Amino acid sequence: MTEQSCTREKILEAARERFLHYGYSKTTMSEVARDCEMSAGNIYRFFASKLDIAEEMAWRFNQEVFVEYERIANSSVAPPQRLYDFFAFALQQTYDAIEKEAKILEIAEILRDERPEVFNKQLEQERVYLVKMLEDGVSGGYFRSLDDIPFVAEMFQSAMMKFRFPQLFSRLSLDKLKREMNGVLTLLAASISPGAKTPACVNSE
Amino acid sequence: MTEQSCTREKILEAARERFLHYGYSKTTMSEVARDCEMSAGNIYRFFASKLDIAEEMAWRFNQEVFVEYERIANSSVAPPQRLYDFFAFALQQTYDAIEKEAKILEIAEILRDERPEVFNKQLEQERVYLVKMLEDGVSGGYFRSLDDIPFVAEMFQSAMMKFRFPQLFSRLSLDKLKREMNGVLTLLAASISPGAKTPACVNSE
DNA sequence: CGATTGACGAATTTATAAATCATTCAAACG
DNA sequence: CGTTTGAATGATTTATAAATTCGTCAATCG
Repeated sequence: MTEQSCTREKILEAARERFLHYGYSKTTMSEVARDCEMSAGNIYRFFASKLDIAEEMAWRFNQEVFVEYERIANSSVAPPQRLYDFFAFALQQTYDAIEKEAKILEIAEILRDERPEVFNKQLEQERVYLVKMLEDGVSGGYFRSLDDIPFVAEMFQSAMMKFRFPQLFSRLSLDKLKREMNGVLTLLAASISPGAKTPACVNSE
Repeated sequence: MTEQSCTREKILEAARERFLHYGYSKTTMSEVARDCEMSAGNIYRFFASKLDIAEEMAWRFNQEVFVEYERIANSSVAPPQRLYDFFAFALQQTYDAIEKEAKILEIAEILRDERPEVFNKQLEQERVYLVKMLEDGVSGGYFRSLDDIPFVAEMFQSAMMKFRFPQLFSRLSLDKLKREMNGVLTLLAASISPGAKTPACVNSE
């Protein structure tokens, strides 16, 4: 068992280095196998496919990010500020990662096209923290009472889409992204501020 | 002069038919020229390039849409409802257009990559109507007073990005798009409702 | 003399064959 | 008998040459 998972790690690490250095499509399974001193066929006892290696990598990357999400969501600062810190970190993090390692963008694009569930799962996990911050905000009197917090969290994500995967959806500079994100987030925060009211008519049709 | 612009129209119409039927990349300039009973070279007296024909087409399409925008923005219904009608129309319109004529998506993708200004110009023009509706809403007491309405309009667009070019950014069904759009728009409307307040801290950094 | 052509060059696309790749699996290994 | 291999396979990518295409422009037309 330990033997098994140890080999998995070795494969993952070898693939990671090659993917980041040469890119996903320019990396072959036999190269990864050679790095691990095994045959290409043997990799398939540990990963169902090349794409699954990339998916696992993305998952690991997210795990690291989630550690910080956890910290921010549970910090002692006021919930509105936590929301801001949360999205500001997310933007900076993904922007920097792609800026530093251009090859990450290729993997992101491939996963977006071939494994959209990965992105949905990521958003779903992220929503746990959003819900926490919204709940804290409501009970602390920072936000008005919301009758469907998970839904509100989903709508926040929807409105912030452009900033969650910056280089995937636009080619704006980090500064412009930050300015816009700040603006949108300020509106969203106002929308759940204690005095805010949802106009009835908008929900019609 | 009339002669000139008449030829332009003929080229545009011939190109339109071919682009929509066979796609942009599968249409050649000589085919368009043949349809107009002229040489390929002569087209260049009327359009600087093939891309410019596509750009002009997009522009025309937008003009048609703007007629309806104009109507909605100046209608007599309450401004919040107008906002909803506006974005609902935009979503339905672009979704339907691409659904009906799949080749439009190719043109949209090419313009997004090769002529991003076109999209920016379109957003800029659209913002005129948003500003109008926001102003009407403020003066009518539907919305709180906003000190930078054009900026708010820009942020609305930013938050609604996902719904303005549906098939370009996601593969969601029209129903899911409508549900999400409704949710985001309800939040945005609440954010500018008379009682809403922007939390000071969010603007920091 | 302005409008139009069609031949031309550079760049892109297509066609095609050769090579490489991801993945499978029967056989060899330990 | 569980592990590992490496040859086999079908799909994809690369390499290359031929053919098209966009866009230009000197020559022609009316």
